[in-house]
Amino acid sequence: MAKNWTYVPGAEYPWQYRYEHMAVTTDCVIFTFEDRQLKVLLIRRGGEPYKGQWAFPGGFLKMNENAKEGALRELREETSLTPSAIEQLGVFSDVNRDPRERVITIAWYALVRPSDVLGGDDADEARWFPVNNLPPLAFDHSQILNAAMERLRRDIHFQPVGFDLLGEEFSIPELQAIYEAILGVKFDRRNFQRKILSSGILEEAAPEPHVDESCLKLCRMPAPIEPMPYAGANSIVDAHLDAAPTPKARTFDAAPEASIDTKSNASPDATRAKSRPGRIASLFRLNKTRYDQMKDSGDKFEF
Amino acid sequence: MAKNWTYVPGAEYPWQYRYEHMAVTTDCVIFTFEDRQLKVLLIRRGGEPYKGQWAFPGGFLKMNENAKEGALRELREETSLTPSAIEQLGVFSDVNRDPRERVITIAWYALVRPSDVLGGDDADEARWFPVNNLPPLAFDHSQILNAAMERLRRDIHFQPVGFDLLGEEFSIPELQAIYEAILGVKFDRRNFQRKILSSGILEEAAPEPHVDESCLKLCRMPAPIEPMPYAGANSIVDAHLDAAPTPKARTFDAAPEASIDTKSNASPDATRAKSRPGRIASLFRLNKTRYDQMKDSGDKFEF
DNA sequence: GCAAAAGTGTTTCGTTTACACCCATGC
DNA sequence: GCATGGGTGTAAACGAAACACTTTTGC
Repeated sequence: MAKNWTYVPGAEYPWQYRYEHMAVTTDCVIFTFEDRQLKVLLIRRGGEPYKGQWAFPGGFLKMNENAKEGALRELREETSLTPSAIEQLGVFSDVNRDPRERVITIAWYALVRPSDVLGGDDADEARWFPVNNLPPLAFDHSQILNAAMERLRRDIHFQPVGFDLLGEEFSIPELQAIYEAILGVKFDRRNFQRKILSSGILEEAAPEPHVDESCLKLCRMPAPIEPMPYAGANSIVDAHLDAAPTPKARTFDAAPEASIDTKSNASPDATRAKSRPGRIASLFRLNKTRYDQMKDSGDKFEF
Repeated sequence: MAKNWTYVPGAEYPWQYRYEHMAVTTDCVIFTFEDRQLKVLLIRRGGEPYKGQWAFPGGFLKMNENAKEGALRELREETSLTPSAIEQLGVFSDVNRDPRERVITIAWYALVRPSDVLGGDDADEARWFPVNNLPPLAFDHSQILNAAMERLRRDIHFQPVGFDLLGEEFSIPELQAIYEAILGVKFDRRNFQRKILSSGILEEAAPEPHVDESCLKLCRMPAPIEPMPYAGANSIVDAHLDAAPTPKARTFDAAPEASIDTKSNASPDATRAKSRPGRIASLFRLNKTRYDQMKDSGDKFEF
């Protein structure tokens, strides 16, 4: 069998093939939940094409790594993030999706806690954006985002997904806010609590009465959120255009003060920041045993 | 920006790149349901590597087609099949999964009716195999099959999936047999019937009493099936090795007479072939309107 | 007649849904 | 006190699971 490729050291184009080859990249859609909003991580492109526009972190896949390794490497290089788990979204392979050459991309998605701070070398150009208020995205990345949102809405029925978005300790109303934001519906507070407690996935965080005032202040629930609008391809862009007609506008957040600088240490209690008077919610933590059990059993975990 | 590739017409290796490029293929896992068994379509490889072994239909992705178009083209070329819908399974990208060069593959899966006959030029080398009695597969294709089986078991909860595996008209007990085979469980006949009828997805096929004996004979239910064993990577291969220790053995079917030749016209009533005495089951057909409605609503469709 | 398979109906049980009531907190 | 938010309980409604009875067919 004839060899289909050769390597010519020193040549300007040393990698030579009998048949045309395409390039392969990875892209990561990273979600977090902060300030009562679902947010995604974007980086500003430093080079052509789409220079200056926002895109998902990613890059070319190397020969000595599989797709998952490549996605995690690029993510770490560009944002210093290393999620505990990423899942494959799928391949996006439209013929003209990249003006340079034929490039297909393998998209991944992950959920991280807001306390996972960004601090990479390129961190100046990495920022969290609320999913319903995004700048225009490079390449076909708004299509990728739509796939990620759809996937998230589907996975939430089967996997205890909300916990990856929260800190170590959290209250049930906080968890409920995540489910409501992702699914765009409202649940009965009492039924939600009973259901999640009976599932056995939570354990009390502070059963002993060692409470002090400063700790309690951090545990309030944020104000009720309005359900997230459906994130269709156009509605996302439209929402941005309505809110910020000029691409130069820097106010990507619905609430300006919620816009965080990448370099600032995100508070682990960011999701609880905006308290209102009311009874203090009890704190829980994940029952890891039960969590793993549910993850690989494939049982429903629905609300 | 410097160009990263060049084309040298007439050269032995005309496609030349500044950076190393990998090859991209597509593979299709095609399921059908016949003789009370879930089956997959395999083709025997005519060239190296893995010459003579069985593999999923597929091949190299071309520059002027996206991944879905490429998968459908290869499938048509190799098996003459053109499923109405295929879905992306995911990318398999292990560094050494192909001995020739670095190759990643985009896997797809689809469900077809047993009446969709194979008749391509290479059809001699295409055959249906029961999923629990497979020959050794080339490349990492047993890993791909496992992903497809898992996906099928998951999708069946959300999509009215069984209908793609049946002919135009079918009885409810037939449909039940598919669900039981895929999920590996038994349902109460009466509850299954009530549930599926109340969903509105079926309409009566022969409401008028224009019945003649020859037609009725075709409408019997096959014998009860034993649940499909869990198709873990090893259990599949083991099942084959137990049943056919030598790779040359041709009896891949548990029931020898169920083994069909590719060239023989598969009967549309193959799933009803093995009748037992009993009352004749009523025939139904799909309510297309309701079917489309359920497909894109994402509602559950569970049994 | 008998066994096997299918159609129809009913009873029971558990889960979900929709509330009512009380407690804790900040202003 | 009062508005806001959280914790607990309960009754009604719905759907799922279990099971009885009858009909139709081949042998």
